[in-house]
Amino acid sequence: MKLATWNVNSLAVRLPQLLDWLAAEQPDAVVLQETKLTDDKFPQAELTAAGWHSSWHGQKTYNGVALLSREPAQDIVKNIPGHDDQQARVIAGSVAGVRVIGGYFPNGQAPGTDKFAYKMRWLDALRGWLQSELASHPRLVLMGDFNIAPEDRDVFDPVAWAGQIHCTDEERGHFRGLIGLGFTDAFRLFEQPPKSWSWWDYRNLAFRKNQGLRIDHILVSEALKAGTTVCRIDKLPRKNERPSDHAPVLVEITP
DNA sequence: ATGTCACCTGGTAGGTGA
Repeated sequence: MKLATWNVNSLAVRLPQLLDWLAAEQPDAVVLQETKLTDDKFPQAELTAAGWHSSWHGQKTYNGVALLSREPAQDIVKNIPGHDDQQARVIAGSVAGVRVIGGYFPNGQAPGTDKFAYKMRWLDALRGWLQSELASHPRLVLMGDFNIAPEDRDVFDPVAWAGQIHCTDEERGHFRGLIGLGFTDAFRLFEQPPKSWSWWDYRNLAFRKNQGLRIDHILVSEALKAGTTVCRIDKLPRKNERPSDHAPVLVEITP
């Protein structure tokens, strides 16, 4: 099966690109982040017409996530159970025997801010939930915009970014904590081009200069690791005329 | 050359978040 994650930075703006991309890639399931739509504005009709089942969890202006799939997803969960959160950041569902969890991890703004503290609390809650979720769903994929660059090789200028948001020891510690639950970073299972990023700032001509970060990830559980055959970042949509600042990441898993 | 984009409110710009 083929799974993908994409931070679309406004589904209202990116819907035509998303439909084109879905038609070209034909994934089995996709998680989206930053839909930036209230639930009543979700473009269900357009997606249904294109042959996609959708589940969504939105809010006004910020955040918002969705799960699209060829077959209907089962047992939908929105946000982290037991974690009180006003922000719509998680959607989970089961597709073809695989538990798919899509997350829009908090940005965190800067170390020492309230938003950073919120990010740390959110990551604590996510880890606790995933521990039990893994026990009940051994075939599990966690993917999304993590807003964490796990290692220096995931950063175009690791010296300039040292200790900055996405690159702090605390955030990287949380990433390793998720890995420690029994996940593998699917992207690093395979040889990859050097300077592979999933996000490039809209500013500073960052995409043209390939100045980016790898902050969008796909983690596969131990039970799925051996069957994982491909993981890649698709830079093509970032070359569109009016692109998201993120590129989609895809994984292929054999049953 | 810190050179953007998307959203909101409330008004034809400014603020916020990323």
